[in-house]
Amino acid sequence: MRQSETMLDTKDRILNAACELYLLEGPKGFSMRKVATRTGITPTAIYRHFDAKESLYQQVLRQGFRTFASYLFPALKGADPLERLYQSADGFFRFATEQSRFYELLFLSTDAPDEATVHALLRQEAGTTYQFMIERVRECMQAGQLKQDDPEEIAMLLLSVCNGFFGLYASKKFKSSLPEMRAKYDRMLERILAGIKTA
Amino acid sequence: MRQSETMLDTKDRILNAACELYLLEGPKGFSMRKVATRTGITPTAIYRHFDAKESLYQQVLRQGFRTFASYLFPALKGADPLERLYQSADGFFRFATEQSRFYELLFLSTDAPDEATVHALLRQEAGTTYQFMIERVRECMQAGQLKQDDPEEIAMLLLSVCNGFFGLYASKKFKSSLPEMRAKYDRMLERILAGIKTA
Amino acid sequence: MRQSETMLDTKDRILNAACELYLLEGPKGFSMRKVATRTGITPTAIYRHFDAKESLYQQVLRQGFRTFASYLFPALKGADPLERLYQSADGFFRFATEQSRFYELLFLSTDAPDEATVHALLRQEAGTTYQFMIERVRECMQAGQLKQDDPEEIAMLLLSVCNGFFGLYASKKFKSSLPEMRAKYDRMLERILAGIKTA
Amino acid sequence: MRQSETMLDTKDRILNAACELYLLEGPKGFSMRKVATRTGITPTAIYRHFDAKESLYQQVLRQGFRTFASYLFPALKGADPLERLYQSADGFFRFATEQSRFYELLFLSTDAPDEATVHALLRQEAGTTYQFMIERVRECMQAGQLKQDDPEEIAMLLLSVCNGFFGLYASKKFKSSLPEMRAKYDRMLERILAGIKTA
DNA sequence: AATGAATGAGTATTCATTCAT
DNA sequence: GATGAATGAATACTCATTCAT
Repeated sequence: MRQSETMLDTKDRILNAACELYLLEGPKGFSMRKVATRTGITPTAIYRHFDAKESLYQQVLRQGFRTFASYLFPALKGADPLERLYQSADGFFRFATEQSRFYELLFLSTDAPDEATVHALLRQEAGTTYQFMIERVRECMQAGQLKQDDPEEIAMLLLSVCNGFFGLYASKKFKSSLPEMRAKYDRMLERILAGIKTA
Repeated sequence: MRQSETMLDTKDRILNAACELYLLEGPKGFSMRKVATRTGITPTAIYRHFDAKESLYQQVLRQGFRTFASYLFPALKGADPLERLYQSADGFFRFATEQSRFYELLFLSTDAPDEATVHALLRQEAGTTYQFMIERVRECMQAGQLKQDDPEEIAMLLLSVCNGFFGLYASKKFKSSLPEMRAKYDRMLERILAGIKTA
Repeated sequence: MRQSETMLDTKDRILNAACELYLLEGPKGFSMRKVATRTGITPTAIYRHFDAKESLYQQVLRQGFRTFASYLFPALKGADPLERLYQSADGFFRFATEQSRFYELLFLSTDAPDEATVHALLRQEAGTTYQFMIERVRECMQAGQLKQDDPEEIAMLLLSVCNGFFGLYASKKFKSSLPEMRAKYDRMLERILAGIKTA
Repeated sequence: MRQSETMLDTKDRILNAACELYLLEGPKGFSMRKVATRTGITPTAIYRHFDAKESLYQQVLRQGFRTFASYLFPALKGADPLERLYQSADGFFRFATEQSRFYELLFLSTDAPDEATVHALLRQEAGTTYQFMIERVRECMQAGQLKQDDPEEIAMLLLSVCNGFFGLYASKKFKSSLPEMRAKYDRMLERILAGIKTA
């Protein structure tokens, strides 16, 4: 019992270090050696807990999803469906701007190291998020706050527009101050909603 | 004359190889050695034509933009503004799906090797695209085919939604057959336009 | 215990190889690859024991100083101060001629790889030697075997003349047989001492 | 005739560039490419004028000796032999401090690229200097300003002490301001001369 | 559960030089 | 008299990983 706790402990410390490192240096600077140093152990020791860089990377991803969830789920406290939808969009914005490395990792990264394994996880977790959005949209429709339509496609529309917005900023094609970004983001959302809200 | 042709030839062959390599292996696998091998020359020889990896990478980028332009600009042949806007969206779709690596490089990449230099170019070229979209939107408004609004923000909305759509697919969060994607893309666009077209 | 011995072993083997290499090929031919080959290991393996070429180089330097000390310090066994001074000069001569590469490295080299770090060490170690000479001179004065004067400046005078002597030979401007050199060296010293010895 | 002048011209321009480069960057940074760039020609073109790096390097050496001569020979204007000796020492000091790179190259360098060829030249030119000093010493003795002794050995003594002095500074073992150095240099010289001057 | 030692492949870049033109 | 193109060898260093202990 003690041992397995200690073990978990180290595993978590490694994972923590890995996340920190990723957040600090991005995918390029993410190396086993640096993770090990940051954890305070030997590179070799990592392999006790994760059988390859790949596996560790996957856990970092998972951690990213958890963080994302922690930004998104508080939206459930909103008073009514539309309010909850707005708050979801707000969570999305804050996650994208406050955790931009994670955002990129989850939503923009492309050079996935190992297609098969990683993406299974990714798709599943992403699916959860997607479901969340679908739910938000669906309840707006049920409450008559959004026009009747296919909730899935509307959710995707919303996700796309948000994701695309940050994609344009992340790849540095545009540059704005945070408040400017926020203002643009809000207006953009308003325009979309204008088309799908009930009159 | 012969010489300068030969020179251009090799330079182009290198650039071609570089593009191919990038398209095949992404940013991570993009190395001078591999480019050289693929070109059929010595790594050293590359430096006769490009003074650093950075410069070569930049040319690959530029090539990407040229390719993108070749997908986008034919839209200008459309009969009326709205038709041109639709065709632009079509060009965007085809580029994103047929040249997905380039698409990622131009629109989703994040870990650019040299912030200062590359992004100057990138922002400039991206700006051109952006201006193109703004023009398409503006002329729709002038022709009374889209509601009066800020053309810049509407353009950004459209770009975001398209970009985000492919971002979701590129990062492998979703998976569809091409025709399915296309259908979704079209419906999504229709929904957006529904909100901003004139009645 | 076995391990740490093995470790020390390899580290020492590397250092030995490094010294040999330096002694054979000078600063120009001193490369990690060659050191590795000479040690019988992979270049990479060196980095387990020395974190950069710089550090290894420093240890070679240090080894040089140790060797120098082993030539110089036996002079302390001399019967009286003047005898000890003579024996110091003898140690200097033998070091310069028997370990000429080390001599050059320590006393004539100029293109030190990393100014800041290396020279700190160098100056410190050189300082020790310098202090040693000052002490020899000082005790000669106290014993009335050298005229009263500033011990530091006399020590520097002696060091300079010895150093300069070998410098002329090291840069190959002169060429003599060893016994000729020795005879010249002794006469030169005698001349200097003639001016500073008590009557 | 025109052609050969032009040719000489380029050859000289290369040599000039080579000297500048050497003086600026030392032996380590001395490369054909940089020489070429600095001359404004192609690396290949250098081989029209110098058949290898080696040969060019040799000419740089020769230039160094010429420069040295230009510091040393004005001493001949001194009023009497001893004055001329003092002025020679002064020339030496100024050369060592004002042209320290050349000084190192001529008097301290060690990693001679090609033993056979270079050193022939070097020894010859150095011999000239040496002869010059011997002459200075000899005439002092003839004029009764220095004690009768072997002029060659006294010259060597003087050269050694000067050379050694700068050697200690050049290899960064000591550090002083220029005026301090000068003062030490003068006192050192005075001490030596005290022993060999006539009463 | 963790370490020390080592490997092999890979990274970008620099160098002196040659050859055909 | 000079160039453009290319080469082959070398440089220091980093990486993920394995193995014996």
